[in-house]
Amino acid sequence: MSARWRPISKRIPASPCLRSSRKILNPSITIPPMPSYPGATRGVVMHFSKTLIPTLKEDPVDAQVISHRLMLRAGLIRPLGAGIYTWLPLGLRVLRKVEAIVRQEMDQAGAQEVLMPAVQPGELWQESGRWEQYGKELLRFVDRHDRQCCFGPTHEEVIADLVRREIRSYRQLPANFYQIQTKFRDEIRPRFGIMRGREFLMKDAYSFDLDQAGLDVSYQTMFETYQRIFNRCGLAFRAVEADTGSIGGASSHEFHVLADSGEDVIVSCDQCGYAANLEKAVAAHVEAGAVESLEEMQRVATPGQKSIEAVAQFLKIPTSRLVKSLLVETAAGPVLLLLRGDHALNLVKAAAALAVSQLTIPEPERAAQLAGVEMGSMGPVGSRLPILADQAVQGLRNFVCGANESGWHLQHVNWGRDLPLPAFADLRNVVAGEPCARCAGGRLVRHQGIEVGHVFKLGDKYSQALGVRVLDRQGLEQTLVMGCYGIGVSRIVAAAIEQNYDQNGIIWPKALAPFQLELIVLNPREAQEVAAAEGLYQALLADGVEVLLDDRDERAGVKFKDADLLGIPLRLLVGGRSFKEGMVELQSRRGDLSERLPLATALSSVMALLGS
RNA sequence: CGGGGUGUAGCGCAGCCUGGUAGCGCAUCGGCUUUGGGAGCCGAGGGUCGGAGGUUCGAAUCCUCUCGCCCCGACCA
Repeated sequence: MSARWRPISKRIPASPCLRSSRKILNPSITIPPMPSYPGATRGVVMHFSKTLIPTLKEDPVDAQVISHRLMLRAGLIRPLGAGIYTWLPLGLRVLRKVEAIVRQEMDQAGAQEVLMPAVQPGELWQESGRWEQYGKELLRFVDRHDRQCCFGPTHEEVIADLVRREIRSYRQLPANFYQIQTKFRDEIRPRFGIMRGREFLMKDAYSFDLDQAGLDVSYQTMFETYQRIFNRCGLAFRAVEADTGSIGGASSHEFHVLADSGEDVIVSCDQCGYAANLEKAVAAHVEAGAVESLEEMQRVATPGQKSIEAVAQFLKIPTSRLVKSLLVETAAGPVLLLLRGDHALNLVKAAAALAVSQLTIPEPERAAQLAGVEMGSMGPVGSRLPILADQAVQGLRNFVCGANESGWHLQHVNWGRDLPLPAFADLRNVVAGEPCARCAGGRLVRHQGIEVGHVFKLGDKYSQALGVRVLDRQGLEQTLVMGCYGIGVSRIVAAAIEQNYDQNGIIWPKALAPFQLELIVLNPREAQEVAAAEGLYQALLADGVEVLLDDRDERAGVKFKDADLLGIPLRLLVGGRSFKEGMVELQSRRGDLSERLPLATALSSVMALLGS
């Protein structure tokens, strides 16, 4: 046997003191000596020159949204494949900051941290029924024994399985388990970098209660915890009422970071606290105002005019005078939906109004076949299809709609006279400026948002399917009610950038910044500057400050540009003109602070700022 | 999934139409000068031109297939 096969223990150096071995492994991290006085914590110094922070001068051409561009340019992440990224040292520090806040607040709220497997057996998903339901977003594969597996996009099944095995008594309740785990969802089209990747870091929590009242308490606790988390992250956000989707019934809120680049539309009232996502948002129904006299219905030729816009222009009337007829298919057959020309169909509302779980928009050919006329000319008059109309068309008089005849529309159509009054329901997206349904006088405002959190009362969907039961006080078996609570940890990093940047780069909120302070040594060849900087960072370390030390032998301009790009909130400059006068310069990234300080008092000034 | 685009050095791109020694800028390495907002000069290294097959004396270039990536769309008729 060669020396390679000696017992492992003999190859481990003696005295593997953590501090010294860590220094050897990563010379760029300086672990400071123990704090100089009680109450002080240990800081961190990272040497720019010894750390992989690959900043880019030019914008990566593929990146469209600001956070994606800046995360690549600032050297926080690098792509590996579609929607999958490596987190580099600086980016990882930010991710860890978010994690730490989430973890602290979850622990504070009484949740217990666990770590569940990323790879899950297909059987479990078959048990819940989601193996078939979940679709292509679920990444499935087989192991060497041909067992079906999936990479967890979420963990309801796993946690339900754990709880049904381990929790037997109501006395062990309520319980809330959370984890911070890598998830994978095989998105149709991953985009926007970290904002909508396929692999992402998520905090998911699951509460278990004996009854609905218990769930209400757990839910409320999480709701408040989420507000604390996003506040601590320094984000402008909004909690909105959300649609509960196919599970139905139970309540749900989404937390959105407000940003113009957000993919979601949320609606809020400018007077009361009402806020909801677009799928769910409702406006107060207003009866039509002025009543015009009824005019004679007539056919009007509209050759080749197939869109609402085109017909409106052709007839020289506003789109709000048109009624558009949308054909949808349900399990119970096709239905003709009527909306005002300037309104947009809300599929979720329509499905609810029709009491069906699935609504599909047929392909044009199929729609034409079902309606007996091409799509641009469909209309309710004389149609033999069941009709459901949006409330907003109820008050219309003398409106225009398709004539069910290619190339023709009907003008001056009126309810009751030209066609029977159909059933009405709320089928559309609200429009900015509409009156609030919850208060008097409020107006609805639309915002773009990035969904970073979602709390959901699951009820017994999974506990029923998987048999999660305990004995209650009477010794009777009870099925537990569950809540689930997610936070997109990695997405928060991107969302924070979407909300905090300028033309020069990122401007981190204090709580998420990878470092509290960037210390720039203007000229690392000047021994005096280096000595002064070293004295400063040793002192900062002892006071528990996280410092990025830009000790690179680069020109001043390069360091300034990179500092702007990286977005660390405070910058302390040692060197150059001011140094010759015994001064250092302290600046904030936001630009609201720029002052010269005597080297001797710099430390206390920095500490005062960081403390504030 | 449908439509479009693109793939040439680490990054950004030209070359392709019209086949004939693979180029530019930035970055990297060395030298000199410079040094407070992405320096200058000189020199150097670095490329299976996404992959496979084909046409041709000869393919980054033409043809076929394939893979990756990006964009748009997947309610607004």
